[in-house]
Amino acid sequence: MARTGRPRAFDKDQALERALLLFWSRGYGATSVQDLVDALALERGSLYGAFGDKRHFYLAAVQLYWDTYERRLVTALEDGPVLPALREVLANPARAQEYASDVGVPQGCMIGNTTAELVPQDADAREVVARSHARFTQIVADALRRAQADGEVTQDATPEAQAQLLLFTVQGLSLVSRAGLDTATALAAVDALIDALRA
Amino acid sequence: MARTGRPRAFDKDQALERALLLFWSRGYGATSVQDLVDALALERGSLYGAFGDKRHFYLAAVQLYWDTYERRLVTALEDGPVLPALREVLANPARAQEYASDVGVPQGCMIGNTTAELVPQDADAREVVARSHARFTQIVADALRRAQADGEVTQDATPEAQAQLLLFTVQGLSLVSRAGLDTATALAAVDALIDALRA
DNA sequence: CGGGATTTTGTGCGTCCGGTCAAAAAGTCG
DNA sequence: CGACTTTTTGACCGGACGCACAAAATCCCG
Repeated sequence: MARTGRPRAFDKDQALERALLLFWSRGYGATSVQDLVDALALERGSLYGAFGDKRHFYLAAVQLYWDTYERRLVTALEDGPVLPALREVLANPARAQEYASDVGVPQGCMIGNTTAELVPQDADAREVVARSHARFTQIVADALRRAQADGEVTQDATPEAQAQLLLFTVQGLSLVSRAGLDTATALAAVDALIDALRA
Repeated sequence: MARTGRPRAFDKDQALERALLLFWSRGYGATSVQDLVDALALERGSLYGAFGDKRHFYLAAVQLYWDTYERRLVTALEDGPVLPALREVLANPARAQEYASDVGVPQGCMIGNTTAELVPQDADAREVVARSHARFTQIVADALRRAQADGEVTQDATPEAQAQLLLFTVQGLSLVSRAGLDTATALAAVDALIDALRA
């Protein structure tokens, strides 16, 4: 790799993070290239040079979102009882508040948003989303398998089926929450599910 | 109301149904007015004259979608054991195949799609979606209350919490299914949930 | 210090978008 | 039959979109 040439005047990672916030809060279609140019304080050409076109930029942001989420998920489940950790994962699906900023509070799970908006017509998006789903279920199923062996979780269903159910629930919760929901009822629903998983 | 004037040359209800299919399969943003004009075989001005702008047209289509869905939901739950009916509701969230046509197979639940794409920036869409959620949970909770009294469903959680959990699951399932999912695992997850609700 | 490589900057392009409008057509009713 | 009302038709608008490009700027390396 050539190490010569004019150096980039902006931090690529930071730009991607800011773009993630914009894309997350507004969605793909509703975020124009001009919006990105304004929010990232760089010129049109620089953006295209660094990230390719808008679609690739978005997909890179989604990948960053998932990588961050996966890291937290693994950490949350790596030791201790599984059910309380899963309860947290469900109750706080996207940990949205940690990303809140002046560009508007992101809402819902970005994987879910991408599923709804891009997947039907974009094979690349479909792959990113499908991979994220697969990793989620795999990580959760592994944890549930341990927990079943420990007697913490019921063996009435396979860990795979339970993990799939948790994926549905977390995606549904993230989605429904965008339209506003009663927190108490939502938490009661989460508790009902967690209780049902208990051995 | 004046009963005079040139009569409309197309069936308004049928046009709305076709528009529903288009919007359902492609989403709001990805469906252009031109797409609608082509698919509905009418002129631009006629469309605007009959339905107002694109946004109102879409919202009318969503309302039609929900009305249809609600009718089926009520029918499915009105008598007989509740859990098998709920299992069907979950396993076949949007009864997509009945609407399949040449314009492309619709995917996912249109309420969910609307939630993801429009709700954050459209108060009217938010209201339609929130109302649909409320009606779903109310209808399902009523059925679960009966089933709890009959000893069919566990009383470990309130009917409201159980209904909310079912809303999350059906929305999540519809969404995740757009990215493709393994049918067997998905059905196992549904069964796990239904079993957990059993008394 | 100079040549090559790379990024920045700003402008410009073609396209498609949602939406409007005026005139013609097709009915109803007195 | 003629005035009135509504819909149809098809052209048209301004604007935003994604994207490309050429020239200037900046840094590395010899």
